[in-house]
Amino acid sequence: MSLPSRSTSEGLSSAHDRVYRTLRTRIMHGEIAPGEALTLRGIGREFDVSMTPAREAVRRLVAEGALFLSSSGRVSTPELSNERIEELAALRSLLEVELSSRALPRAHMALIDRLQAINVTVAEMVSKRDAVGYIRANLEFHRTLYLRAQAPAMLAMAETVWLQLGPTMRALYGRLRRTEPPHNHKLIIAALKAGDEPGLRLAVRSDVTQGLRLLAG
Amino acid sequence: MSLPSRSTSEGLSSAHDRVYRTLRTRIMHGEIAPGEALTLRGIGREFDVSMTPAREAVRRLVAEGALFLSSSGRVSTPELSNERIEELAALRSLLEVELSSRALPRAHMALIDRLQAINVTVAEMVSKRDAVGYIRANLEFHRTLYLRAQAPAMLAMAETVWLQLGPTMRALYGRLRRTEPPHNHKLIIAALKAGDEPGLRLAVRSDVTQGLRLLAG
DNA sequence: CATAGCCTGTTGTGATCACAAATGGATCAG
DNA sequence: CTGATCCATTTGTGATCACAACAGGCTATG
Repeated sequence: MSLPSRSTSEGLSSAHDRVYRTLRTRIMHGEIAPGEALTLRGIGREFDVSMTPAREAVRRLVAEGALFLSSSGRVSTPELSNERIEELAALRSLLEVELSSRALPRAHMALIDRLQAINVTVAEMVSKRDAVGYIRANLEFHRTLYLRAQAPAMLAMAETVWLQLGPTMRALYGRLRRTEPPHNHKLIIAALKAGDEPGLRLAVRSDVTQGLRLLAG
Repeated sequence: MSLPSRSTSEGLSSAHDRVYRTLRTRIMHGEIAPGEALTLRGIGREFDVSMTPAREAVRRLVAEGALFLSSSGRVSTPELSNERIEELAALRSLLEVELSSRALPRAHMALIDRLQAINVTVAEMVSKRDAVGYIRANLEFHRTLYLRAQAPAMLAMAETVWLQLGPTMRALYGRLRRTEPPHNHKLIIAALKAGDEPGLRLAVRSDVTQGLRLLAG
């Protein structure tokens, strides 16, 4: 298997892109623990590709801060210091407050309905103690809101921060014992309904900061 | 030449890293025009490496938004739309205002002296109509200030924005005819001396926004 | 029994090759 | 002279290989 020949069907995306996207989603959703090691040949084996696309995918993730590259070239998911976590939390705050503020004037009822539906999923995941499912639903909530801001570069930066925090988020929510309902999400929705920009900014800032504070603090 | 053998001396950095850093600096300083095309074999020829490290460097730059990857795989430096330019300017504003604000309490006299020295270089470059030199000195001014913020992740994001704007900045400053002294830089230094945070935030926002506004507007 | 040295298997790096797609220019018809 | 068509060249992609550095365990020695 795996001859140099390549069928004409490429599924509209190259091999390294498929590897990249899968790994990126895994990291962002916290499916990989902090400090976990990856090998190029291992990735290639899993995705049935050679080392070349595996390397490109890993390089790309390293460039985005999703993976850590040791001096000897070994790659692993990063173990963040408390200072770094606080800084990334501040970045989330900065970017996401701005994104929500830009989304506010464009937030119609259909968007709010959709956010409420996602919130039901978030609550389900919390009650099921499903850390990965919780992170995924939570990020979907935020992304859905921010997409309305019509600011792709800013959203991309916010997602890069999520990516860097992915493994740490898993560790955080894994040790959350109380089943906490998405209270801040409700505040966000209320502020959207009321067109209350200061309230929205405050709610987003609280939602983004709260969880990470208790991990880094 | 270029046998697979590799001497033990690696100069403390791998080949793809050398290529990456050189290209990154070139792009950030505006030495490459918007829309200019690059080829892997061409890069390899210039740096005397094979396609493999050239590809890794290019991939990394694409991941950072410094290069544009067409659907057919061709890479070129991006031609930004006005909307994108405005968004990146807003990002610069958001990030750099925060960085300067964090640097303010740590800004000692030695830092201010250094900023003033850099400012002399900026003025020289303006009078010499040296666009690349101007961009380099201007970015050095900002980086020197932001380094004091002790926020590496935030600074890295700001530099990513600079990188994305690099080719466009070149096009902008290339069409600036008036020899404009770094007025906003003087305002920044004055605010630093006075410990005036609102003034500093305003000065940084103006400095960051002014040039790009006249290009995108 | 502890520790230092070696040694083998593993890993990342970069070069080279084969292949498919796209590009760009030359040629020919209108 | 203008337009489309065809073909040779260029280009990106991915596989494979050789090599050096590294890691972990094993052995031998004090």
